[in-house]
Amino acid sequence: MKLTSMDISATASASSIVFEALRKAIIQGELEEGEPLRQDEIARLFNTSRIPVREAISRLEEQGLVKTRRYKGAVVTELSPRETEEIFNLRALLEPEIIRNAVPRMTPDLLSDAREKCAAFSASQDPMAWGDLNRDFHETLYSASDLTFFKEIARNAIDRVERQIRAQLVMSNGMERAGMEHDQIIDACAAGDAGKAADLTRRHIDGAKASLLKHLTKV
Amino acid sequence: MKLTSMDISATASASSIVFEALRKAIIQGELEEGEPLRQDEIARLFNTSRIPVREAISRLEEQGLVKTRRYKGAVVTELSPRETEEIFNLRALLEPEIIRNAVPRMTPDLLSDAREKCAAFSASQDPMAWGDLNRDFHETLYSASDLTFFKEIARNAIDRVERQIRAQLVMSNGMERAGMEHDQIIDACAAGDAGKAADLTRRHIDGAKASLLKHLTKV
DNA sequence: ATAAATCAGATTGGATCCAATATTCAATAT
DNA sequence: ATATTGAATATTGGATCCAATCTGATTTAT
Repeated sequence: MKLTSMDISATASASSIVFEALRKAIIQGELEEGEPLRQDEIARLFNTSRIPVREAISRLEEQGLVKTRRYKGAVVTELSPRETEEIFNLRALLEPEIIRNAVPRMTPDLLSDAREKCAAFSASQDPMAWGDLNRDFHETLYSASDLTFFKEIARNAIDRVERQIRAQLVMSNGMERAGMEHDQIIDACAAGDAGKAADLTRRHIDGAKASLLKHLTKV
Repeated sequence: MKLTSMDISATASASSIVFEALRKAIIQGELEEGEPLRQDEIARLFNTSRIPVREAISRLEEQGLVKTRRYKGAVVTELSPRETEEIFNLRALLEPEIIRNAVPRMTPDLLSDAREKCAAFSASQDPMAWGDLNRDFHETLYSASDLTFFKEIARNAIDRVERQIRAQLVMSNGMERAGMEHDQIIDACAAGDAGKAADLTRRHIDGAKASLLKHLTKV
């Protein structure tokens, strides 16, 4: 006799919870650049000991989101304009490849989902939410791709410049332009999906790539 | 009174030591793919408790070198041929950019250093050392570049496929060809260094890029 | 009064201990 | 003989405690 698989959601470990929470807090800018992370304080916040907190911090450091110095603790990493630019260059190299790989794999469902995300982004009036909505759109766009490592690295790169993106978007007309570029990208993707002829598809893949690249280098 | 800054080599933390040691052991293939890492065993090996070991393992996981499952521990990650290929594609994207950035910054000293490393690689008869010598050559080649993030990611990518590289090199004539390609790369770099005319330099940068790309896609 | 020395918290890194879960293997039932 | 149950062991995740180091205010010497 076999039970229907119940999928008991495996309760995540404390260190994972702390890790995710800190990561989110950092990329959302709730923690200032250069602000130190006090283990004890965080531990109290999550009702745990400092052990899982330290594990979370060491993982954050491996992702480059914080830097630690012995006996001095961890601080949120600060990026120079020079470094920020480098990360955008990295994105400009990786993300077109991801979308090229994703376009042929996009289902109509996924496309309409992406359109929704896109619309939600353009419609939003809340500056605090812009970063999340932008990330959400891009993640959806890339989700069809099976380039797991490319996506992993792109995601990390996006994380690291998230607060710069947010700052950019808050600037006048940053949102408008980004919204329009998002539209262009998704139009290019959808066109590729409709037409089945090989060279036509290829042309639209290139179109999607180009739109994305333009979007990234403009910012 | 002020002491002359003694540069007391800050004794690294235990977790860092364990991390580096495990990382090295994994990429050098001393630990088999799929082999579990026993915290207690490792702790005894380094005369520490399991705390720094766990921190090291969590950092390794963040780098993708091991995977852990709750209460089941960490195992060295296995890569499918599909994933291995993806990582090589990633390298083929990143490393040409790195070398393009590095060539104009290479000093004669660095070039001769790279030549030595290259010769050492070609001369080596010890299959166990090939992976290290290869890595050493590439690291030296990239050291002049100031693209810190590109290098960081490239290094991680190389780490992840290190054992596949070693396996490839052990195959017949893999060494010979790699050695020759290394020569070509460094010749291209050196040529760019000697000539000062802008377009000539550019041509040699492209040459170095092309040599490296050929080297990476061949493997 | 100012600069060096010093002492008391604050903070991190690590060790030891305990609880939760997995694994192994012997005992038992069919 | 094979499958199932259950206890013993192994292994991980986390809590508490201790040592090393840093920071900042206070004291002391000139």
